[in-house]
Amino acid sequence: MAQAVRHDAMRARNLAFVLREVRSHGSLTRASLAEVTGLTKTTVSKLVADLLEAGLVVETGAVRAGERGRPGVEVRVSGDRVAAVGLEINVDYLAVRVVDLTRRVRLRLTQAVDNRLSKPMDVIGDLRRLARSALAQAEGTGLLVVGAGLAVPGPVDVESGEIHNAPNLGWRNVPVGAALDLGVPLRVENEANLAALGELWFGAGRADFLYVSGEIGIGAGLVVNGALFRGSRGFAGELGHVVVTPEGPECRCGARGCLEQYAGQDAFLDAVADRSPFAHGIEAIVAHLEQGDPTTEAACEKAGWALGVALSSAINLVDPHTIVLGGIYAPLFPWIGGVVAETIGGRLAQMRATAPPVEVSRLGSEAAALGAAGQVLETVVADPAALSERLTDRRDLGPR
Amino acid sequence: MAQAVRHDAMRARNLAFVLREVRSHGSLTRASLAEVTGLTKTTVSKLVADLLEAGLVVETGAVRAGERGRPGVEVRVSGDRVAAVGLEINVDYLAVRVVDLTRRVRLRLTQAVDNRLSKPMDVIGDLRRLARSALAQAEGTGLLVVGAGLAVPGPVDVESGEIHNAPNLGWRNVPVGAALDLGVPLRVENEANLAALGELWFGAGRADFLYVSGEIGIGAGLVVNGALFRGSRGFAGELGHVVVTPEGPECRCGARGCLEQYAGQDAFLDAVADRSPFAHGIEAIVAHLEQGDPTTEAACEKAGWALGVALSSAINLVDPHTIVLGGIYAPLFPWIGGVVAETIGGRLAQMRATAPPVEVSRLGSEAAALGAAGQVLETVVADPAALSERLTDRRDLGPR
DNA sequence: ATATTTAGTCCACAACGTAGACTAATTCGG
DNA sequence: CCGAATTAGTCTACGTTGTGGACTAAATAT
Repeated sequence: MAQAVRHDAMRARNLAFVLREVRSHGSLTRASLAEVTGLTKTTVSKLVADLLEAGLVVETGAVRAGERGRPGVEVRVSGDRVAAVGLEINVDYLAVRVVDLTRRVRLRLTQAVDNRLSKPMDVIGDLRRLARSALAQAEGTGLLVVGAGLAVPGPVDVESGEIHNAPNLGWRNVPVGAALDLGVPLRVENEANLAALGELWFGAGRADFLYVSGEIGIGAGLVVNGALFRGSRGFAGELGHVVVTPEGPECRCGARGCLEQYAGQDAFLDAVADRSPFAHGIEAIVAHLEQGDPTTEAACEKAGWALGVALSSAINLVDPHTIVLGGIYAPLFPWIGGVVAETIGGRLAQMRATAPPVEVSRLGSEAAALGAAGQVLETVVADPAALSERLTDRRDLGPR
Repeated sequence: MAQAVRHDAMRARNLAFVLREVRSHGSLTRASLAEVTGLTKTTVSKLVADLLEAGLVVETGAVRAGERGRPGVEVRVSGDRVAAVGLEINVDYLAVRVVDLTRRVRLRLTQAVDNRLSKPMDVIGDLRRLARSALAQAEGTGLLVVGAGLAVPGPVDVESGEIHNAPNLGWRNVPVGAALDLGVPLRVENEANLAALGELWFGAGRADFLYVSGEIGIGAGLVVNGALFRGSRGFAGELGHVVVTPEGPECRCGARGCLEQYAGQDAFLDAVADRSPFAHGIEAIVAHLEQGDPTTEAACEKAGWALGVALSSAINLVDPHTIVLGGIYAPLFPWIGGVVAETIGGRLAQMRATAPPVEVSRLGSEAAALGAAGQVLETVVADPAALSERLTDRRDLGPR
């Protein structure tokens, strides 16, 4: 709140409020919207008319029968007008997802590559081709793509869209935001943060959790009360460098005994003596575990313990309601989930009545790309009036 | 934003916005307020008139001369109308502070006690007497006390005003909020959180930092962008139980190797073989250090290292801009500040361009009580219209 | 002394939400 | 099968709030 409120801002807020209520209830009549929002029927009718005209909601022909009286006409969010593109650059794949305003995934494009062997601009070129093809297909079906989000494995300057340092890719100071150039607004963000948002909007749907993204590095995204916590500079969530043993093995970050040394992907690959540059290593590890290989099981035990130690520090500091394990921890969950939960429970038993439950992510490797798209859609829901303006502007400037 | 905006809400927000701008600029004319807020001169004039009538701002007789044209009349926040009471229960003292809307401290009452030897209700009775005396004095000078805040050393259920567990006091499930009964609204909060807010509003004035409160236990309050981060249940900031060495000495929390075992007050007192129940121990430690006692210096070194280790985990997780050391760490700062900063710097050097600076709190033991009062004042600034309503209601119900 | 400049107020007006009357569409009861 | 009751949605007069520009006030510059 650092802005004066005038009539237009009041209307914009109410418009957003109505749209949000429609979304969270699935579908609602004008009458029940009036009840839910506290606005009058008159006002709700006007606002709904605006949303209908903008194509953000549609009337479901179906009228709700049942009680007495005239049946109401329900409106729900329309999936046929607005969409967003979610992109992800990871070590071994590029992913593109087109998601509509109802959060339905309309298009999936994934390309397996090995980005550690490629130059940044080549990778960006590949992604551009993939994304433009997705954009064209989406627009072909009449969708208006309002923007794109890009997930990258490492800290990012969200303002400039520049990647500071993505050690897994070997990238430093790469201006992806400027280089990608898709013709729609682009927002670049850390993969762990976007995966957390993906989990929030497309997964279990809880509003308070710490998402743990296990990859070569280990990141975390904290969602509190439905909002991402980014810290003062946006570098929060570096779970991989939380201390497990202060004098432990040296980490590539320069410190010692960081979680990454115990529970990063390479720690598992070392255990099975398999470090092929292609990251199919996880499947090999799961195969070993399914065969009951004791060495790999011991590695899981150790990693799970270390993850539990680091997470108990995290829980003490940021008090998440739930822990959600994603990335490589999702397939490994049957073997590490228990140890993690036990370690956390053991360390926190006396401090709190109940330790946060440890759950597994349901989205797999899609989480970050979906979160990236979702973040764009969220800007539409937060200010539908801005979109209507853009639409009318475009119409004014269009062919006559 | 989960509320419809009507005309009254629009006005309330603009009123708050104007008051906030007046406060942050010290004093402003209506004309410059119009420029700063983006509202018209007309609207600003009306809003300022409301604030003047409520007594929240006053016109400074002084007109700003200098340039050409008619000089403007500046308004500033009035310290003579509204005040709040800040209270603190700690192990060895009770503190009461009366603070006016300009954040000037109008009254200080402190009582040295040993609350570990007393029953909760006796302590609350002592505090009630102290607080009522302060309230009476404040009201005697014409101040309207709009509420009180209470800081206690341990996690609190803010809704009910009940202390869950204050190990330093030996309290469990004490309903302080209900028991204190001062005749004004009371808000109970964790000491570390309020000390952080105290630092925010009465100290250095940065808007992004992690405040570390060293007492018998070690708490932390995280302020990001001027707002306190409380976690999902309000238990964030338990820095004292962040892992330093996972298999280290057993902690009273049931875990092992928690920071508290290395850098809590008792760790220092053990070092100088002085564990009198009265907490004058810190002064003894400082005396030892000033004489150059090597055992105590070694204890500082070890505590500082452990604090640095735990803080580097915290920095990786929540990305604070600055670290502020308070509580017992303030007097010990000359002996531990360096080690803490070096340990943090050593562990974070590669991860970020610059590690967060480590600073010392300037407020000493007042921080929490001031933060408690400040939190109440903040509710007034956030919604001055609510106060005006209360005032006019009172007038309506008053003698005629 | 007069022109210029800036502060603040006044007044007609526009934007938005409100309240309640009114119309529409359904179920219930006879 | 028809009228009463009930609920949905629209329409109209109105209240509140911010706007824009004219107007008055009070200073400095020439």
